Amino acid sequence: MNRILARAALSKGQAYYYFADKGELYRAVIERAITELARLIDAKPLQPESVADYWQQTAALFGHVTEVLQQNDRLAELGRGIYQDVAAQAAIADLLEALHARFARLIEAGQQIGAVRSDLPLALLTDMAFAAAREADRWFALNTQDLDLQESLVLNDRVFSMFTAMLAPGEAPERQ
Amino acid sequence: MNRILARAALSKGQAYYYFADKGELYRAVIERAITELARLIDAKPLQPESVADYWQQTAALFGHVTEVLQQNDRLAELGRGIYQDVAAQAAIADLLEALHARFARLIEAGQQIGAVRSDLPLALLTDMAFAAAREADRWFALNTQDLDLQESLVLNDRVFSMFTAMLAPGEAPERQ
DNA sequence: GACACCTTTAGACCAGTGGTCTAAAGGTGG
DNA sequence: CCACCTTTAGACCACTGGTCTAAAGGTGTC
Repeated sequence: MNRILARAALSKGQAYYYFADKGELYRAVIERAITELARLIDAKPLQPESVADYWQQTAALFGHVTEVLQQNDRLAELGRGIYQDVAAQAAIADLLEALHARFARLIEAGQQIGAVRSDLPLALLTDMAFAAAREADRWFALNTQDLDLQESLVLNDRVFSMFTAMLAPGEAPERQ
Repeated sequence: MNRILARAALSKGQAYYYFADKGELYRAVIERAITELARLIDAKPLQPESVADYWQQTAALFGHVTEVLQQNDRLAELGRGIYQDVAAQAAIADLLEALHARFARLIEAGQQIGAVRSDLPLALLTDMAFAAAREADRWFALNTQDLDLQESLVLNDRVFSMFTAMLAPGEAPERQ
């Protein structure tokens, strides 16, 4: 905090007049990035009319998000910074939760139309898929500069196919 | 650190005589837990003779690990604690890396026998699966007390089926 | 027992952390 | 010009992990 203030040429008084604590300052920075993603997800609510439709629309959304994350490196960096520190995570718990909830709604929509398996709790499916997505994002952020656009699009497609595979119902429609 | 020392009735001199810093102390605690998991993975190296064989052996291993994690709550708690703080994570980076490497070898073995898709980099597959597994572990740790053994075994099976689904090759053998 | 020498311990002390608080400066309307 | 509110500077605080010194405890040798 002291270093941030020195670098920004702010006095303690100034900073703590506008922000209650370090966490709130961090939160303000993150909020900009995360709301852009939330807006993206809200922009075109899914109206799937079939299973194929659901996956097509989701894939498009997935592509948009990837694009935003890649184009806006700073935003992506901030987004990844989210998951580094306990205190920081607490400070933006509600923002993360909102993003997570949108993700859950997406998957729930898939369940309702039968595109996503319903034999596991929604929360578990969401958590696992969210974690995998985060990891994929991280991997792309670290390795994307070595790939040309063409290659990274192909990889992106294949990664998406992992999500469809893990979330799709098995062959036999099980009880529950 | 000061609180830990007070609670353990140790002086600064004692603690810093045996441990270089707080991280090393943390590492010593974690090491016990993590090596138990590593031992489990090393215990029966996979010798899959077919794809079905590979998944069967991996499922058994998956079951063992889950069992260990569930039976030893404290170990699981420590394991989850691993992923909370940047400094702590740095302190045990090599331990985590070793565990991660074993995980990667498991998946690589799957690739060699054709049980696991080879159209994505091994590192990406491993990272995503590892993250998903971690999340599943976390979910079970938080929710397992509400389930009887029977239910949790069923859920465990279904979760494992998500891993097979996400890692299995698609129908068409793609280039690369 | 006295000695040198190594290991271990206690805790004063240090720079740095995030956060509080006071006193003053700046601004605004009557 | 004054009262009153907003904003700023920075001294100060309790606490953090970590260093360092001086002493105590041990051990082998003469």
